[in-house]
Amino acid sequence: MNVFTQIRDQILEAITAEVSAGGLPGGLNLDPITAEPPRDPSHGDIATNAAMVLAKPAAMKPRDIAEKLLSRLQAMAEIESAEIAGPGFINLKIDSQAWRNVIRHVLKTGTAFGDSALGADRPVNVEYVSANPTGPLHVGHARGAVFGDALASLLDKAGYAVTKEYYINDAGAQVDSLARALHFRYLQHLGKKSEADFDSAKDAGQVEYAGEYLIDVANALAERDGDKWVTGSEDDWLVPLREFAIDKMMAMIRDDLAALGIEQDVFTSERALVEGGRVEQAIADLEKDGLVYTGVLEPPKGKVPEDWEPRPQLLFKSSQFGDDTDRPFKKSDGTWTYFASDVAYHRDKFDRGFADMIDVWGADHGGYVKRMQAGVKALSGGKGALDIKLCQLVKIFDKGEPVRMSKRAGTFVTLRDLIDAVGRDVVRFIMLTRKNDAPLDFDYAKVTEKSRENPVFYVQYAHARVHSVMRHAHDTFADADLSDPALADANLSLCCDEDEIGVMRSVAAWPRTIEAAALSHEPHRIAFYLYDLASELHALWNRGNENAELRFLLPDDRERTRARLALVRAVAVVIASGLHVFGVTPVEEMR
RNA sequence: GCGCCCGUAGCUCAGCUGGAUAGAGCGCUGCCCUCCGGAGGCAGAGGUCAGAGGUUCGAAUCCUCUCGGGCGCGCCA
Repeated sequence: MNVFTQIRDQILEAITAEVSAGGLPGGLNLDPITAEPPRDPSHGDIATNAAMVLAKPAAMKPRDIAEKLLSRLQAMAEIESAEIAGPGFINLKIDSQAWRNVIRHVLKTGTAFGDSALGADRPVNVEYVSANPTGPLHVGHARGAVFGDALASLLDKAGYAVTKEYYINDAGAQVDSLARALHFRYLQHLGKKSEADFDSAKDAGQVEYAGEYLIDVANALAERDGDKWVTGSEDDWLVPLREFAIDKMMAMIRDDLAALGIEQDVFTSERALVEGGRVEQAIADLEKDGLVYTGVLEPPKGKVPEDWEPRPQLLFKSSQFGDDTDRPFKKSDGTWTYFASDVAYHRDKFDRGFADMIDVWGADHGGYVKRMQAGVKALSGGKGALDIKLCQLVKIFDKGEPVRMSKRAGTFVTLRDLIDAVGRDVVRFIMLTRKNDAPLDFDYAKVTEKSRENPVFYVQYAHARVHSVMRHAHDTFADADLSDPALADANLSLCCDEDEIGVMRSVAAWPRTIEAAALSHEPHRIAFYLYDLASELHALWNRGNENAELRFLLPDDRERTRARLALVRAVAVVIASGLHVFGVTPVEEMR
């Protein structure tokens, strides 16, 4: 139930009727017509740009068109009044019963309110996290993880058939390096190497992964295989140790994600794609289309790498699809580049039925966006669409002081640290309070503060406050049925002042908030909506301080109380619905 | 040098894919608690939307250029 789309439909009806009556020419494109709440509430409940948008194609003046539509709109049931304003807006005042009906509807539908058919069950693939299986997740991953997960459930709520996916980069040099580090720790565990050996090997660049987490993995390896890998050469142990390490790393990463409440549907292995010949296949197909050739790339202008030397490589004509230059599919040693296997991977997704793909990446991968989108265009014959959401850096603070992090020294903040410090719900919500392409400051002290400054608290508090009101209501009216379905029958006409109607309007805006956020792939909009809604509830509550008659609970007026409870319950339901999209638990009590 | 992202109140940020007089929090000024949780609420001051052109009924939003900040720039993932 979306009041705004309903009204928009009525506007379109009015236009069609006017066309039949000969007042407007036929064949008009009605798509750009909107029905939105005006920024200034004095302009009414809903404003439409119909007359202005149609003016040019109809070759008429906006106000003339508006005049023609006005009487038709005024005749409609839910529209109380309509007037022409400004350059040709039609401002509609909606019968307040329409808002009350929304409240009833919310109480009957519960947190499913806001579900939309927008996506029409179209399959969408959201790929996120996809961290290298070489260590635990850290804050850098946390934002992308939360963002991707929230975007996925947002799209789910908006009616898309969403698949949440993780791409395991288990084929590159990184995982070989991981296997070598594991081997070192393994020898150390068996007493064949000392900590001093390890340090010098690390300084010499022979081991890259120094994290302590590998010690546990080495212990587990020794427990399983004993001293089996002590004597042989690297050729003997590299593959089995690599597999062992990757399995352990992925188990650890899944645990980290589970701690955030994230569970993805599909895990695709890069190695499986490579070994299954999928890269050859994908590139061969592009070759058939004449998009692959052997050539020599120009060095990047202005900043030539010191060891630059021109060499022939297998290249992809990505410049034909909007990229700045062609991109290599093969390295100088003849092996596939990461880009090549990523093209094969997206080809795989496309073949699995996903014309709509979304990748969530860190901002440092921004340079790869164009080539990947070029790749998708080429491999799908223009039928696939890839949106890439770049998540900017998260800076960690404690009471305003930056927390220093160094990956080299191993002092980066892990996702676990973050969750242990402030809790999963706080991590999730805060990560979504900024646009993905804006940097985010995360201050341990601030995000756990109990104040209006802290959006998590403020929104949770609004939800808890409604529960508190309900607890008191049950005490006051012990014999009354105050369940949501029962409250749906309350006489909401008793909620009639401007502030109360205003809250109803905001509640009614939830479905269109979902749709707008889903279309733009911007979950942060929900955070801002929830904050505003919470603010309205707190304001309503506070009116009771100055005027006891405005309190939600009126012991002497059961009917009016029921009406107000219906209203605040609807607010709580919408907040719960929004928090659900974020994967945040709506609390019933603040502690 | 090139590409991508960003530039909105003193600070941190929204701005509903082009709508009307640009909003919120913090900070500042002045009010409001014998309350269903004041862990809050109300009001006020504060803006050349970085700058200059352009597109059109209409621009913070789209295009071009300039300035300023971040990220990236054959083989790593």
